[in-house]
Amino acid sequence: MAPRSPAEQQSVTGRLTATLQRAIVSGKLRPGEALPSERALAEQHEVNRSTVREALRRLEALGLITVRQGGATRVAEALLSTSLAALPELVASGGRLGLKVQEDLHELRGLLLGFCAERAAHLADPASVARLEQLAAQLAQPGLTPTAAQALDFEFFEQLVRVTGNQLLLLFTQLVKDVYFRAPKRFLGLYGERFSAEHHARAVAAIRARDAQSAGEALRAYAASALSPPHRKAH
Amino acid sequence: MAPRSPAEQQSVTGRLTATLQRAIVSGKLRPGEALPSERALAEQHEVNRSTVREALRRLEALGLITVRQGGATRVAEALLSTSLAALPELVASGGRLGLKVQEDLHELRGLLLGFCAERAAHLADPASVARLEQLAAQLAQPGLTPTAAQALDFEFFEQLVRVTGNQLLLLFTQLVKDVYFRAPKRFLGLYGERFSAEHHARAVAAIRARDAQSAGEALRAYAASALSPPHRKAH
DNA sequence: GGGCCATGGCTGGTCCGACCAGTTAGCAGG
DNA sequence: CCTGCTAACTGGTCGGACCAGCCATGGCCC
Repeated sequence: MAPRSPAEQQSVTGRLTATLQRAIVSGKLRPGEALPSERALAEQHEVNRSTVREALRRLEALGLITVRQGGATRVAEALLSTSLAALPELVASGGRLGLKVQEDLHELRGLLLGFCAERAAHLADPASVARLEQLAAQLAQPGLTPTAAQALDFEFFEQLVRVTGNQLLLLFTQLVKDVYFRAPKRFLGLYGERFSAEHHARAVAAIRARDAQSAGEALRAYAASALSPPHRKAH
Repeated sequence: MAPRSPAEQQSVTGRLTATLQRAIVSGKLRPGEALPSERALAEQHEVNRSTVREALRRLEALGLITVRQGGATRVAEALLSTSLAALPELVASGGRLGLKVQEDLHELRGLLLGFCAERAAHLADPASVARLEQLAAQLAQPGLTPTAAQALDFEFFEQLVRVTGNQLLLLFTQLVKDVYFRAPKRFLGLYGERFSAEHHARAVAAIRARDAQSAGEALRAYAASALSPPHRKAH
């Protein structure tokens, strides 16, 4: 849908949207706080009010602001309202909320990976299994760069989700991918020295053997191991 | 965020947005098909082009259309792009895709209910457990109307999610709620004669006893039982 | 005749300035 | 002090103009 980082900034509206979004997501503008009026924003950023309005319309659709005729436009009380579209930016910003959400995302990813593996063990056709095996084999190659490993890992996850046929999970996959690609450096560490494709291989073998339980466990273990690095907070 | 059915239709932009959204989601306009030009839409609907543009901006943010300067504005190839915001409308429309997504949503709901129950068994404080018990007790009352039962069920789910502390799950809860409230009649059947709060009670008891496995199983069983009604397709 | 490319007429993007419609805060009167 | 009106905000809609990118058409060159 809406173009991301580079493309988004080619249009006047896109630039303004990005600027305001950063201000909100980074906390420069706090939840509940009122934005300047449309006319003021237009003057400050030297654009037309129509342009400001289009940018605000996007932020509104992202659930980042609430607009009321007559009253001031305010930063939404609960960022993360109904839309997940703003999530990549939120995590990339690295704020408190961003980090928390990043952890939550990892948690869900682990759960869903396990689920997908179980379903795949029941549903996978030979062609899909072969594709998964191929990806797992590529992941096991020595000397893989972190970037390449990450790409393969994502493709593995996506293929697994496709097997389940669940459209919403596919959407979730896309979301995770967006988050990661938005702040790649933050996550590449996971694919460094200590990365191992062992779990993937175990999972695929279990899927081929139609052993749902083992498949699920393998990928849950993988997700758990990937969670250990830097971001770890006390409970 | 954006006002729903009644409120959304009070502004000119809101009415137009709703009209176009219905046309897209219902399949009147097919994926990939080009919309009329902004100028044509403005004339057809007897509104200003600016108004049309604001409506299109919303649909774009929902991921329902793709806009390219110079080229035509088209219905997105893959409805369900990155945004879940259009989902309630999609399910309410009752099209093929809507029904499929409805099933997928149920599937995920079951998975997540079970997960939440397990987490809750580990994390729940006494106050939260008490609140869950209260809700379960209310659900067990005889003579509950389907509407009331549904409301309580949702509150139960939401409370459970809150205990886990996962922000994204909270978002998911909200999404499920939106979908249900958008087409209530479609789902109220689940809370009719055969509805039983037995699973809820079992889950709460297990949570109190810190028995994660039983808690998870209870709610997974509940979700599975709720899945049986009308919408059931061959694989 | 076939292929290349200039161009005109479409598309959306931005700007301007005006007026309508709610909200709110402050002032006047009770 | 409280009430109620009003004026000065806020966002919402309008219209019309021009800029910028895409694309199909048609003429030119090979």
